[in-house]
Amino acid sequence: MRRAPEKLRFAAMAVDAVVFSFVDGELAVLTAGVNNESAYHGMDAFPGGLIKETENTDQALVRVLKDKVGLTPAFSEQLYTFSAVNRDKRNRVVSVAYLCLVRPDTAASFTRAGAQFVLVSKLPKLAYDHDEMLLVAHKRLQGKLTYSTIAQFLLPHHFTLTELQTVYETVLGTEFDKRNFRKKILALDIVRDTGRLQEGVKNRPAALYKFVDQKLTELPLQV
Amino acid sequence: MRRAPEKLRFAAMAVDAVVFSFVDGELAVLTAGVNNESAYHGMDAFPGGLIKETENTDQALVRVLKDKVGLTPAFSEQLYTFSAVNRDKRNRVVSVAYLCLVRPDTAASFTRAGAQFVLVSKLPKLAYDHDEMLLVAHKRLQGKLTYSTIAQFLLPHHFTLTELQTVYETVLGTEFDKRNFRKKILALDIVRDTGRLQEGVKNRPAALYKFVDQKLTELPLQV
DNA sequence: GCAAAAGTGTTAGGTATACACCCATGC
DNA sequence: GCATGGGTGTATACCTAACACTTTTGC
Repeated sequence: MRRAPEKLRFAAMAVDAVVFSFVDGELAVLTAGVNNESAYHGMDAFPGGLIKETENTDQALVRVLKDKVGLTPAFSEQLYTFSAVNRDKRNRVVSVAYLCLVRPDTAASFTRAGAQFVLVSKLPKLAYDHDEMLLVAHKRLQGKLTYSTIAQFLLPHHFTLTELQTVYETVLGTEFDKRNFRKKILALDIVRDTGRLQEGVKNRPAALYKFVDQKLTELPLQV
Repeated sequence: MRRAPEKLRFAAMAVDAVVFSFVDGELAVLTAGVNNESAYHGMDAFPGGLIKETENTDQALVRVLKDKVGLTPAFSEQLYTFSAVNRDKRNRVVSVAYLCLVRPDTAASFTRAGAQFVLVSKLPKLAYDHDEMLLVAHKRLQGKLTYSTIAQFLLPHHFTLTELQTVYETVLGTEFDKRNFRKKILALDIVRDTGRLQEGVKNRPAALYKFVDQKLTELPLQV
């Protein structure tokens, strides 16, 4: 593909990944230390990187996450494009942010120098405009939770209904009645009892469920 | 702001505007003829233009719409960023698309050489990846209609409940019972009777309503 | 008085909410 | 046998959906 004429090219294009997961029953997000010679040196930021000439932003996102932190998300979708002239103090960078989710086992076993999952409630101030990026990502996640089956990507493939309820309660910041929550979820017919039970718990073992459809499905809404 | 280093700058950055309005009781969208020396010459496309070094994409969108077609939208929000390597056959252009709405009086009085509002049902095949852009925009509009007060930007400031219902029915492609629709809308308490009536109609004049809140408001959803 | 669109109420079925106790397991 | 979390049902209030006729106006 030919490059655009020189005078039209003033900005670098990047992708940034807001990777959520579930750790200790709380929402967590992946941050990495900023290591460049800039005003942001030493701060934390979401992992990101520059787009290559031969790839689109979806491809760049997958490559960057793989190379920089060794992760392949269970779910990712484009979130928002951040383009403020001074959002990176070094030079003009337009960044396409992504909302990504990884299952809790992935987060639990994650080890990578300079990167870590941090509880959203305990995040420090982030570099660049990444605080704003987090808010946009969190709001999108909340929205999709209510009208899609996105919760599955924050759970193991087999999970208990209590775990599912905890995801909803934590992400939305609301509490639900256990009986009503179960009735609603089961009525939606999006999960199925696997017939298996929890093992190694010191109380009555819970039934394990799985999502019927392994990919994102939209739930019907009324006007 | 400093430019990014030369080797990182291969793409031009553009904005494109999907401008919906309401014409003859149907959803319409603004297209303009493509006039450059490219494979797309002679086709229609959404109005767009390159981002300047001194502006962000929101600012570019407003400027481009003003300069190229003389419109200021009643509503606009960032939609999606299109980045396929070959989306523009001439050279690499990454485009940030916007969803924009203008009120029907604006569309009705619109005249600009080479640009026009076309009923969505009668759109020809568009240049670049703009067919896909239209689908994304339409879907977003449908979604927001059900959980926000976005319908106001497709109506005059004062409108009848039948006009409001027509917006919902046309955009969502569904029909609603008149009595139930009114009950629901009035229960939401998002519109108010102005006390004024339609004039110059040859049947019983309808009451004119206005939205209580002149800006976009989200409606509550349950899990 | 006729054509056109505005405006209005009731009923029945289904959904949401509120609420408390027994069950299975490990130790 | 006790502590822990799992699992379940009912009654009420509310909301949704289906449905048809009268009113106001211009001509």
